[in-house]
Amino acid sequence: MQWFRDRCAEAGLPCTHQRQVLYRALLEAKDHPGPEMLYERVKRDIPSVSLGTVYRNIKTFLDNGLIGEVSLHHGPLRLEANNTPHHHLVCRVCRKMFDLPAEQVESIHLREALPKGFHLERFVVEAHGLCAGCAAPKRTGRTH
Amino acid sequence: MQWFRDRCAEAGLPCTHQRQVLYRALLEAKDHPGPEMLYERVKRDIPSVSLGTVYRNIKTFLDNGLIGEVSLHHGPLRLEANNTPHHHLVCRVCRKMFDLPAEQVESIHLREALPKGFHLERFVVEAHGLCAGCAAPKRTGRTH
DNA sequence: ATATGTGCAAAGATTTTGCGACCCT
DNA sequence: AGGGTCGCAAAATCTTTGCACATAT
Repeated sequence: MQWFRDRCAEAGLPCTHQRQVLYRALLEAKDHPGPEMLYERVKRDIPSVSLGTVYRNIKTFLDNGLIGEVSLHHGPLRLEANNTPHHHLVCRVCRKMFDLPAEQVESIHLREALPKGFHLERFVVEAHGLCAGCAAPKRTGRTH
Repeated sequence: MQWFRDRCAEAGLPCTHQRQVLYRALLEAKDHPGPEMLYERVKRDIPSVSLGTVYRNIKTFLDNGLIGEVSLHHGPLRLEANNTPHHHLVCRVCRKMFDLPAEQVESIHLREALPKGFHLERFVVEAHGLCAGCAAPKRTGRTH
């Protein structure tokens, strides 16, 4: 928890009670919770907390790198007719995606077995980085 | 397009004009479009089409395997405090996620260079399959 | 002929935001 | 003291659904 206070100080963020409880909820969670779930957990300590505060602080934490999104693909559904197995290049800024044919990636190997009970069907690879537009110095990409 | 008619017939789906135009829009799209984008494109051919029809048919296509979702992670934002590099196991049915430490996966190799202009930062691996609960015969998992 | 799909509009779910009161530094 | 945050509620965004009419097989 001291780590959290230090990081807030570094980032110039007031270390409010709400933020501490929210961050602790995230630390303790092993189930990759969403905002609604975190709201429920924070409410156990701060019954008066509002969902808006949870959303705002999640965004603040993300912007400052204190926590991470589980994937770059939350938000609107995105689709493709391409049914052949393939991977994706994903731009971390504008979230544009490009196909990467399966044959282009050498097969994946594990060093240890997966946890018992999980039935693996296939590996999907995402190459994360910056697309040409967002890597260029002058362009801004996603604006949110 | 005949492929599409045949698949509809196989699945017992009426092959309506709206569905043909929507499917064609998906075939021609190289940008992994979302529902709103597809709606715009279908409207060029069928100005009276409704957004509800686009959503309904997207769902129908997904349920019948005619198209795919770009990722299993659309929908609500999901978060993690774990900042160490790691991958995920994802259940295709209930979408529960489990962490997979980075060291457990041997490093990824490409057989060809990535397209020029994309600045790769890291590879993220997702192991897709069925979790213990959803693989078991009696349980149902996600119900939608 | 019949089962299913469609357009419309309202509802539901998820996320953002404006505002005045309040808290952290 | 002062700037940022909080709770509240309204708005914005994304997705689903009920209904009456139209369409595909």
